[in-house]
Amino acid sequence: MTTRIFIVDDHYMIIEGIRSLLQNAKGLEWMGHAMNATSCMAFLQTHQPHIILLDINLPDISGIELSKEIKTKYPKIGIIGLSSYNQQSYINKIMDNGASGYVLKNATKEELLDAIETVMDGEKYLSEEAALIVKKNVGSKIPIITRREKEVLSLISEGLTNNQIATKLFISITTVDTHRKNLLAKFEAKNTATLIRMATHLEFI
Amino acid sequence: MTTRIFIVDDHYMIIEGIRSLLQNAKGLEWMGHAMNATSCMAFLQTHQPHIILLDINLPDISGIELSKEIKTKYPKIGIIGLSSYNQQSYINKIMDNGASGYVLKNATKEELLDAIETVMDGEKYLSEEAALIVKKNVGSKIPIITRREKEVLSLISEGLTNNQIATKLFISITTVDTHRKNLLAKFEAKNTATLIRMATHLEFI
DNA sequence: AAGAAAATCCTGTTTTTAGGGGATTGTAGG
DNA sequence: CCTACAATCCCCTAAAAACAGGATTTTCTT
Repeated sequence: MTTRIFIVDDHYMIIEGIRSLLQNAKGLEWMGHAMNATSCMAFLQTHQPHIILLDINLPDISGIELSKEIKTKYPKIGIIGLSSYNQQSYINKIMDNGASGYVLKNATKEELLDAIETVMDGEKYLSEEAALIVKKNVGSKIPIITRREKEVLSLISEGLTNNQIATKLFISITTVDTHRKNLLAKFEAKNTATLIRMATHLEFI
Repeated sequence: MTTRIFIVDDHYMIIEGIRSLLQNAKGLEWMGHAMNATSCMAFLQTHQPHIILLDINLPDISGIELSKEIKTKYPKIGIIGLSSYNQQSYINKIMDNGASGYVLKNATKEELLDAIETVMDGEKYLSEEAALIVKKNVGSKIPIITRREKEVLSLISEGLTNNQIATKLFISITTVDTHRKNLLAKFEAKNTATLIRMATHLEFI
């Protein structure tokens, strides 16, 4: 059976690179590419790939969101996340949103083929480096924050004081203060500076 | 005359992509690739490309640093910066450090060939999108901070208080406070939260 | 050598955050 | 129905940061 491959990435060179890598591979059929989420969804209305290689950083909506959307509408399609970053947060996020694999953009041809094969067999695939990261960071905490906390966090990062946030959200300053305290606790940050630094690096903001 | 091309990028897929794009181009000779700064410098001791396509994000030292190093030792080699990000700060940094061009990784074959040709002619090349960014951001302020200010900024982001920073740097707390004030003024930030957010996004930290 | 820029230090006041305790309401899931 | 959690609110104290004005001494550049 031929495995039909489709790729979603906004980097022309990556698309070319993967096409070049997969060109002569046996049992694979290159269906083409989309450079954003919208045209990907449009493509899927009329075509049915077995595997989608999906970049995490897309121009319109994030690959994470797109992954969820694809899986909801087309549960049979296997999704392999693609990214330059081997960050725990990325890997977790996309794997939690329907992806069956994660491959770094510096992967070799062999790794890529291995990933495709593994996912076609119905198993999960993590590239060596990604697996290492996940293993190393077992137990490392990525805080789970609530909607309201995220809202407050965002306003803090924009330079608003508790007082201003309270006015903006029509809540008491003491409530804002509580949210702030909880954020500091969840991120295990000593003060606002560390909080913002951590939140930025973990892509919360 | 044949233009000899060498590429430095740690992403296998990008290397393949560019090779695939340039494969059938006339007048170009593909010399190979390096995946980090060290092996790039080693290669240059025995080979002389006309153009180096240089990724900004390398595993060992940054492409910016490498660009400077290459230009110092081999001033004749034309350097074209390569990156996924069309951020003013990146473009400026690499162009200020010896690069003659800047191309985004979602560039088309035509753009890439155009860039190579332009740089070979001794001119500077900015990809359309990059040029747009630079144009749009003329006058937008990227603060210039001093060594000491950068040091203090970094410690602030790590969660140290003025007091702790003073102890660490063997200076008075009032001095630290002054540096902090100057940082806030230079970044036009209202408070630490905005300062850290802006500094992070502008890659100061 | 002169001037500019950087780094250092000072005295105040006011605002904001951090840390310690709480408590109440509503709502979603088992 | 009950429990957990989110979201809301309160008091108090101490610490830290922000704001406003300075001044002196290095260090670099021209």
